[in-house]
Amino acid sequence: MNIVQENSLRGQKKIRRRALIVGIARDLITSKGLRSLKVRDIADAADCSIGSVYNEFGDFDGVILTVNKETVQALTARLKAVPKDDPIRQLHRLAATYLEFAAEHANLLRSLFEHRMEEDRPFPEDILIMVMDAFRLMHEPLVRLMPDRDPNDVALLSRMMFSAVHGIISLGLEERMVAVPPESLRQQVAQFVDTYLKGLGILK
Amino acid sequence: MNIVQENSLRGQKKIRRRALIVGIARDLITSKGLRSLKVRDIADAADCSIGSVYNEFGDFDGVILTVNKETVQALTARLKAVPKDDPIRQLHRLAATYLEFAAEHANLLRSLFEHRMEEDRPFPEDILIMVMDAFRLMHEPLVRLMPDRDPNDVALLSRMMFSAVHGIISLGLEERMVAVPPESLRQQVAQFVDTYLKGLGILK
DNA sequence: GAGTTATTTGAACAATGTTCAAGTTGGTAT
DNA sequence: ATACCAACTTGAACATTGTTCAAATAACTC
Repeated sequence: MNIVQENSLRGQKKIRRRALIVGIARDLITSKGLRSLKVRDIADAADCSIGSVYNEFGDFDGVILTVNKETVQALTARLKAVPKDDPIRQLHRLAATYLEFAAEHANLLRSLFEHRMEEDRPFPEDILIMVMDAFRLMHEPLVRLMPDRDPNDVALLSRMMFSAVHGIISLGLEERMVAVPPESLRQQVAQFVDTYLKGLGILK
Repeated sequence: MNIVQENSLRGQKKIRRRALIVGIARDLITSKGLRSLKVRDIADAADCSIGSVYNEFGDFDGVILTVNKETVQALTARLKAVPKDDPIRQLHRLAATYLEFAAEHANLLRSLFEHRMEEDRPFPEDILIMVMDAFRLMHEPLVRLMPDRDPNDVALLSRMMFSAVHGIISLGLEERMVAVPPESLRQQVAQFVDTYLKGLGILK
């Protein structure tokens, strides 16, 4: 049903409003954090009624999930834009890019990783797939670096490396807890990647 | 004021109720997650009024923070109980213990790391100190393993190692996202520690 | 332009955090 | 024992915020 209704006046308005609402929600999350996001604030800023937000997204989680989906998409796009030259440089750049993105969009990433659905509704599959996709981006350079190892092992290693980098960055940026200065964090992440690659026998 | 009022009848009741409420809140978080925690559920289960919860904890965040504080305490206690023998074994045991705790108390750890305060109230300092304390537990064995390195560097390394392990575990246990089987996760964490230590030039 | 369908609206409702005046209880002095 | 005071407890009322839906409006069709 949702296929080619996009050039009617209705379709146009629907699309525009949907984008408007998502953009506003994203801005609000960015500036004040997920916890301060309110339906009424969104409706006010989008200059429409509360009901319209619900028509478009079903419920409040729907808005958040849409923002989160776009966050993974943006992150994945940034990571995919990393040049695929020397695999070691590539791994460093992937980690540095993740850090960059996390520093620029701290509240959006938190929303992605911290938001829990109401009750026990399942986590939306498309977001899941996109996150896995992002995870897998370290796989390819690692495969090139370890052509002799079982690809399954390498898949595990790459996910582990990604998770480790994620941990270092997300705790490092957690201003309430540790607040590593960004520049220092950049160095630490680079150092970590080197150390880990050394441990894998890839670097001298 | 709060010093030696503990043997009056009032003091006793206060203490008992406080513990009761915290226990109930913890059980509810454990079983249904932070998001489903409601003041009224707590009051019902503790067989007291809503107001009493507020008298005791100021606001709802107060209850959550108290649970979170006890979670760090429990975690730190478990980590401190790790035998201090061979430093490499010690590091492995610390990581394994963290994994064990995280697996047993997934929702409690999430509450600790994911809960955001209303508006911009500051994160309570005592919890912060306790988390730092837990972080530092990897420091001592690493110092023994790298007696020649600048202790400041080692401090950074130990925090990084802890953060990395945290990332691997928390994403690994995130059933909605990846769901690494627990046994497999145990092996991965052990492998990670080995790889990292190899990278540091400590293991062959 | 009349009729049909889809969309939008916002008042009303539901769920949940918060307050506080009134009632109750524990302590204390006589 | 009684009276009094201070502290604690209560729960109805309020505030905030997510959710619904009947009525109004707008877009589309013929």
